[in-house]
Amino acid sequence: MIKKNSPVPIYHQLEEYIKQQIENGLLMEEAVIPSEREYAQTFQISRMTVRQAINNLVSEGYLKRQKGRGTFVNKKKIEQELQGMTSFTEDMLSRGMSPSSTLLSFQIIPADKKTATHLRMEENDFVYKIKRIRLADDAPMALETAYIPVELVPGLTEENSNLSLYRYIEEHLSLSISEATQEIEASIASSPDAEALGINIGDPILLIERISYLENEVPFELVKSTFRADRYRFVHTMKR
Amino acid sequence: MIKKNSPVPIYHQLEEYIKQQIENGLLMEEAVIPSEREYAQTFQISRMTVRQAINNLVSEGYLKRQKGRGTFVNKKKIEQELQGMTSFTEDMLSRGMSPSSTLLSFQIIPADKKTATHLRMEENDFVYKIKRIRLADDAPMALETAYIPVELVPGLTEENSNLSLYRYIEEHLSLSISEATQEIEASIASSPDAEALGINIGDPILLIERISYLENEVPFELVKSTFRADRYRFVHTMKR
DNA sequence: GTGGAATAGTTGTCTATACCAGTTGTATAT
DNA sequence: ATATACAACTGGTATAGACAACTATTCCAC
Repeated sequence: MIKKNSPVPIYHQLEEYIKQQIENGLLMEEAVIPSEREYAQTFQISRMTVRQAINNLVSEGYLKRQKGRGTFVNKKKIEQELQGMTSFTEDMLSRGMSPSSTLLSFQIIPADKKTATHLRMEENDFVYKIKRIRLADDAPMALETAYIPVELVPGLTEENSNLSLYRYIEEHLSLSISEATQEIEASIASSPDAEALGINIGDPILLIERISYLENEVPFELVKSTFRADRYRFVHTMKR
Repeated sequence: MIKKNSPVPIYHQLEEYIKQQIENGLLMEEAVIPSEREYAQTFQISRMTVRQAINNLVSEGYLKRQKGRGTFVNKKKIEQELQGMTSFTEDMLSRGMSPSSTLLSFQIIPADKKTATHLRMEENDFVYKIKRIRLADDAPMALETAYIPVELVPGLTEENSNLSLYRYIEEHLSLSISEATQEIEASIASSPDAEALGINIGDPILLIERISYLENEVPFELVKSTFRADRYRFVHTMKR
């Protein structure tokens, strides 16, 4: 399971191993994991190396330590992630609602100047433009338009764009999103917005514009969302 | 400088020492700090102990490491903090505007049920209720009402409430704010809001409700703000 | 029963050492 | 002048062992 002569450090291998065990349900939530000495023994590695792996998982929020007792699996990662970047799907799930979406259009178009700037690409380079209605418990909640550079995700189709895009990226491109900026603005529904969302012209709406970045600080997607203000409030938690 | 037989761990002493050096300007921004081996030598401690201290400061954002080059002091902590919790003052400064405020009222009242719940106190316990108009470049930007438990900050007066409240707390009570939750909502201006902000009834406004928590997870203040949507967008950055 | 000591298990701190892997500047060879 | 090689630094990974601090359990004396 752990390769000693691998270029990838032992502590990192152990991290991945423990994460795997958690995801596969072999280490249950709130349960103790094997002790540091036990890991050291079974994998024939030093206890300090085990500590390095566990320390990283602790600071990533997977585990928590308790002196004299042991090290425990934390509650679901999802619950923590919503202290910030959340996809619509996760957001709604965390509120106890059932999310769904309807694809309105799926296009590949040249980027206009503003979009190109945000996504740090050349004007007229191609982007996917994906429009959706987002529903929660089958009631319209938001209109969403996403722009994604074609170059970054060549294989995107109408079908797989329907799954969680983030998951698609992490699994197929082995990249993950590390940062996002959001701008939130209040406005008033125009005629097409009102019609799509089933509200009246002049009703308040919440505009959210998010840019997500990959690990290498490359901007990955620009999402403009229009939320019904009567049904949606934006919630977030900040630490430190 | 470092006491070996102290109950406080050596790595923690070293952390405090390095933080001090940074705050006193003895270690400049972007400059290299002494190497791990150097610290170990001068304080006669193990290099691994030095690493433990530096690791903590790295994960707290004070330092960054670069293999082969050295360890460097990060840019100001303030600049990082505004990727999240921001007071109005810091927020406006970061946008290049000049913030000011006018005190509308300063009361001590018994908390109603909802406020008491948010601040985790008993109904009818006393709270400060502080109403202000917030200005940016002398133009009205927001209406703000803050509720703070009297018990937590006994000495608050009209005068010192005018300074940055956060600074007051950190300096006089040596407590600091570690976490905050915000809820952001779009709405439309009612008559008194419109009048105070100099806009029309029915114009869009952004409602922000923030609860700040001290290190010990005690809720410290509840702030309800009403922003002019034509002048203010809420911006924030999320990492990981 | 209650309190307290002994014990065995946990994580926490710390040392001393070794070698690996990047970076940089300098000396040398061409 | 321009490469190339080397040396001397940096942080990164890993080992083995020691003792401290804390928790839970067991057992014994009262």
